[in-house]
Amino acid sequence: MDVSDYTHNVSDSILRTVNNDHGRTVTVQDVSRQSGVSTATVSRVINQSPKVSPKTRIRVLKAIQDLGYMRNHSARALARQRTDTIGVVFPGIDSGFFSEVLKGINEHAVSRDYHLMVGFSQDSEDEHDRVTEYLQAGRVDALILMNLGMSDQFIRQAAQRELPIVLIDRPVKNARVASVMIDNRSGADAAMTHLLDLGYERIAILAGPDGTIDAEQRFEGCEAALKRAGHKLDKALIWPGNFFWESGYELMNNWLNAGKPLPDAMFALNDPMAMGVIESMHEHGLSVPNDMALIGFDDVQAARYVGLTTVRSPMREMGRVASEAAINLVTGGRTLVEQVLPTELIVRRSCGVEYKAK
Amino acid sequence: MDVSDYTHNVSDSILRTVNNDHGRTVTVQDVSRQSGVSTATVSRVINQSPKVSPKTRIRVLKAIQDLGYMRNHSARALARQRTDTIGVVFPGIDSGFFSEVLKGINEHAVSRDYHLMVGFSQDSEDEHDRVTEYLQAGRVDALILMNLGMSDQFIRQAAQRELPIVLIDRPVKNARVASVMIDNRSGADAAMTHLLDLGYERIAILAGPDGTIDAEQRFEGCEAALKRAGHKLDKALIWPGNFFWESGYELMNNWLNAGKPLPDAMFALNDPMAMGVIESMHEHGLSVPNDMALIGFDDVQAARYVGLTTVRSPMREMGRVASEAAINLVTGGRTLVEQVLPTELIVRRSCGVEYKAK
DNA sequence: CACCCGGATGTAATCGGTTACAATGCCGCC
DNA sequence: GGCGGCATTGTAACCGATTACATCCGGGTG
Repeated sequence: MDVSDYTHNVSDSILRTVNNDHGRTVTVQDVSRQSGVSTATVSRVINQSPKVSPKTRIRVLKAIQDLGYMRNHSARALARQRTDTIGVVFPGIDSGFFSEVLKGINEHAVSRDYHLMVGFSQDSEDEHDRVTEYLQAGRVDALILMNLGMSDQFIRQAAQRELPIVLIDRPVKNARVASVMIDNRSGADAAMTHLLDLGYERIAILAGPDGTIDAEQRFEGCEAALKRAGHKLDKALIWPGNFFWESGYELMNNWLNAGKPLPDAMFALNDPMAMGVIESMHEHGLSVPNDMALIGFDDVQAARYVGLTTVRSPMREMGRVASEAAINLVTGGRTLVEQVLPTELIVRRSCGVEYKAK
Repeated sequence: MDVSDYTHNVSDSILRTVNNDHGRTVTVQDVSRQSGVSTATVSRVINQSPKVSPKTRIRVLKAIQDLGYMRNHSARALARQRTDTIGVVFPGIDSGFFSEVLKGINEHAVSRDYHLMVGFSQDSEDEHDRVTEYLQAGRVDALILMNLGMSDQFIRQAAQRELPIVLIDRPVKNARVASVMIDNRSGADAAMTHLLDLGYERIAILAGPDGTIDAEQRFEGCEAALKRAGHKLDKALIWPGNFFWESGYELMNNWLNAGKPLPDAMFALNDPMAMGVIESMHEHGLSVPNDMALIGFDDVQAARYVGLTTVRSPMREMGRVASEAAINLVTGGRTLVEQVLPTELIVRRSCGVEYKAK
């Protein structure tokens, strides 16, 4: 493998347009000189303006091709006062949920010729810094926030800027931000109903942290389903989880170590906790669904891996919708302020009914 | 919740610097006017140039504060011919490995005041487009590629541009790109040795796809360990996986459905396949490690969830190192062309030995 | 033939910074 | 007092596009 190895064949490649070997970057000026038109016309061709005669257009395109011209993003952004970029603030901890959302955002954004700038944040200090930074630098045209930990107060303040903001999985508190949510209530209702339909009597609920929307709404869905079925809510069977794997693991460990009898079934209000429960049971020589049926919520990738029945949150779709909302806001279009996407019950092995792998 | 709800208290917040209520964005011009110095001096203050007298600096900073000035990224990038941004091309499918790497990249990049621009790509067509796009627009100062599917040929061509390129988990073929790898060989060796030490005799290897570096190196590590222990490689116990969950699941399904006896232990050359194996076994009423010991590779998040013994790939660290390499290249510093990071055996439940939860 | 009109193109200001170079002012020293 | 030198500061030319406005040109009309 020598040097010639990566110099030949270039003319056959995707990068073939680049004949600009002599360092300097090619600008519209160069193109205009080469094609004998003004830079204004070159710009018109680049931006597909209709006010260019076909003849000129072709000449300019040829020059662009020949010189290997590529437009400079910064200059363009500066002149147009738009960056064609969406900023996405991503939580530092993620069970896969937000990664999926991000992919959805990307899919849509790319289709609209937008780019993505991401920032992670571990804690709320970081989050604020990052948001402020994006807001400040004029780097992005809109912001999508996936961070549940961010205070309402802060979001409202941030929204005072001219930048459109879209929230994922968090309700709108302000007319200037849009939000994309999932139908937690009916998802939870469906899951609980499913367990009831299968005939389980003692059903535990592994709840989420107080004060988060998801946790609350999902719990409400459970209540609704129980009530409709004429069941009472058994307080002793409500476990105080926090949406992390560890809490499922530890709560189940404690329960089993205390020698308490397992319930017939359990509804963990998210998948990571459900997986924690499973692991604890395995370590105690118990298995799902033999010793207890189990349902999760979200359908993260690993849920499929372990055959966990769960409620699918349309993560990709959330991303797509969020991106759409953001871009609509940027381009001046109207958008629904709050969109709630439907969930779907995915039946797998863990709830103890025969199922077909999809 | 009324309008005043998000207008009061602003002065106490992180965003307090912004008193610029009258739409127009504040520029250096405004600051220079307000503080009675030239824009050059304002710029010097902003960029922490030492050649500004303390008195002036303070005056300018006050004006910046008062006006709520924030520098414009596009203008700055245009003038400096640098974007302080790193582009990251991310594979569309990801078991969590690359997400972790991305976090590592972010951690380091943020600490150096760099930003991240990400693009996903599903297939190699996309990948090429995205890379070319980043290369073209001058949006980024460097590129980190996590895509294994990209052809060497393309990478070499891309590297012809002035942009530094850093490859994740893929060897270097060209002096103009750096690469960050993991020590697959010794990781696999350690895992295999561990199984041998535990006394397992018939050890199956669930291999990776031909032609990928990881698969090859990991396999070589296995061979080395077996050889050292004086074992022969049993071809019948080498399963042709492809690194996806499905392949572990299906190969194990086939094996069990064919009624063949399980080996004593299995080394799946990555975690998702190991999880596929586990799931298939569960569906057949078998369990790990009771019916077969199992080790994976990578230590993705879910591995911990299911108690899978595995070889940890230092994903975060890879990201950090990659970011460092990229930034070094941008700022003209030298960097190691190829860095190989060590792996670590993480012993959990699945290999059938008593373990302590960490 | 003069005039008007509209499509195509060019001119030049503008976006908001950075920075090479020039200018200024102040100091000490001969 | 004059002068070199250093520390500050200012002037103005970029960076590479976009775009409002002006200009030009050819043709249809009265």
